[in-house]
Amino acid sequence: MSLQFWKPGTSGPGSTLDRDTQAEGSLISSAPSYAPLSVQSQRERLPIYKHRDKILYCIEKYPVAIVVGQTGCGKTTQIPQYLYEAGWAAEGNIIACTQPRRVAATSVAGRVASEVGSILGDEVGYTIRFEDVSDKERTRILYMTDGMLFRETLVDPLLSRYSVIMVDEAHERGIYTDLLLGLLKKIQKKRPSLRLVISSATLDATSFLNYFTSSSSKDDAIIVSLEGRVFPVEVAYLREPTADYVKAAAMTAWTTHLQPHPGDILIFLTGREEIDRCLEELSELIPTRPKNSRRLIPLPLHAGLTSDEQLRVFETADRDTRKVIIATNIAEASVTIDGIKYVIDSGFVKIRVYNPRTALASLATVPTSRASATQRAGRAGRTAPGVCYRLYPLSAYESMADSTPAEITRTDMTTPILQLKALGIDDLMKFDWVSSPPSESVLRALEGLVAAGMLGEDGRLTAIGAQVAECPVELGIARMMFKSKDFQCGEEILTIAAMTSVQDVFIIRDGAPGALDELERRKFTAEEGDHLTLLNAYNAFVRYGKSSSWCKSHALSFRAMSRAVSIRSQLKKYMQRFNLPIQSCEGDGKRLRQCLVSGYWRNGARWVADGTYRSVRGNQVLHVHPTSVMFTRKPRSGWVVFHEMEETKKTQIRILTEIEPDWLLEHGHVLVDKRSTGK
DNA sequence: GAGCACTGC
Repeated sequence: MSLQFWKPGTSGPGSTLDRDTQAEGSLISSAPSYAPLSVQSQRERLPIYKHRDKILYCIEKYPVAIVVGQTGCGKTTQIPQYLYEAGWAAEGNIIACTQPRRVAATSVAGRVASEVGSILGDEVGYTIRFEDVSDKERTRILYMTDGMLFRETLVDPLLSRYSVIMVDEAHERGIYTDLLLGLLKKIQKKRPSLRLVISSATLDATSFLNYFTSSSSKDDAIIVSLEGRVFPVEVAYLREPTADYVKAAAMTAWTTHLQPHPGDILIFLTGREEIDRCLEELSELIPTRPKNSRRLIPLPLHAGLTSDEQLRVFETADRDTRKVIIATNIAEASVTIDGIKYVIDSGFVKIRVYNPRTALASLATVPTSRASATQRAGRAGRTAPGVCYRLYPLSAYESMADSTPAEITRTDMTTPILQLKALGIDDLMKFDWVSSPPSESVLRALEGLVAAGMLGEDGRLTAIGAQVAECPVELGIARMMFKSKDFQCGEEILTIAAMTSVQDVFIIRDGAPGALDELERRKFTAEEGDHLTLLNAYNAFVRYGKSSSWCKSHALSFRAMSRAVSIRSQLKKYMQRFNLPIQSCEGDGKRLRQCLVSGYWRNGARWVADGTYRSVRGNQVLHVHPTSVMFTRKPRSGWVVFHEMEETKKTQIRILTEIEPDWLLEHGHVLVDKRSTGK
């Protein structure tokens, strides 16, 4: 395999790409000073400080200011402080800044608190799920996840506590960001004094500007451009496309490593399997290392790793070593590693897509967008000028979409629509979306909500619908929490609700140790299926003191179990508020499983002789996920309900429990006799 | 007999 790169700026045609890298900002000319400085003068030395007056003027004059600046230019930490100093937090007002991720909200709040010279949770605070480090009276700058602020609109529809709301990282277009922007536009009509700051990457700024600009006025919104604190990154493309970008990535990393220049390497691939293969390719090359050259240390980085394993990418390497980090999209925005000088980009990413017609979610490997390619390249220029090798030709870049489709266009809308209904937004077709969800997705969600009794036939919220809209769980799970009153099993349903909300409860290692893990898991296995197995695991975790070492020796994830404990106690508060009794079924598995059916009533399936299932709705072929305790077992009754289905190579169902078929009849199903279609 | 991009309430 031979790989030939070329750089559009230096040879051949293609000067279009220059713009791409030049626009990202220029080298900062002023060298960092090491003289002791006060916090205030340090802040004044940030490049963004030059724009302070312009930012404040635009926010004062325009209802919406769209702030464009690269990651790291200081907008997230500085703008709320400028607003604070300019008096926007007077008279009990709060300046909010939303983040799409929990870690960002907490870490930024911590940094700003120290810059302001206050204790975190006093003048500067943060609010994320399970953690409210803010003071009702004293907090003036509040960092929070966008999901939390969206939720707050259910309690205070005009968000009257806030004078300015800054929506950070809006270009990522997460579902809560989009929903929030739609609501904020509505709120501003009723409360014109509210100021909005939308922070976005360059490529998406005009779409936000159009969204917030009405046809009648030019003074609704303005774009404020900030100088980025980013170094230039040279971009190189492959002359010819490659059939195997994993191998190409390993080879490019290796040739880069053999160059004398220092600096770490970051490779973007799509998933764990590719990362493992790339590690293998590299381990074959490493022994060919010439004497006296530095050592190469490959490090995988993906969400499936434990936090200890993830932290290894931050360890500083010795002087004669070089790190090569082989990562998924986690390194594009969620995890930032300094010292990267070379980025190698496969040009692909895995995204979750939802098909509203079949109600199936699947993971698809697709080309990245230009925005995402730019973001990946920018990871090489955080601390010094860098190089990005794109493992595809320039023509492939040119055929990429500008940005990744917003999450709202490719996700199940059931819960968001219930929440919008609870906010009094009745005509969803008229709602002013930043990007509209597919109409099929809206219709399907409405149909599901009517069938579940959350909306009446007239499309209006029912009494139970209003309560369920407040619960931070999926529709089916909320429904079984409410039904647990009839089956007297609230205690167990709470646990099951929490355990099905967390991922990767059991940690089954690869190879020989995996067999031992399987044996550990078998200790929790319940005859009836996965839900009761999860219940057993939770109860054992609590019984043995919620200990991390106990988890380790029983193939359980301590992180997942601890999260389940938090979720359970949060859900318990909701049940108490809604006067739902929290009774135990005292080991009566039948009652408990009947209650499960009340939530999963649309997820019934019938076993057929080849070991697969057929869905009750649609008679679709379903395969049991290999992590299920029902993977090898035929249910005695021949029937199950399942938590979710997902399309991979096949359609798979996860977390299943055996039921009696007549329990489904009570929910209006007509069952086909097994002899007529079974093999 | 076999598999998991990443968030969030």
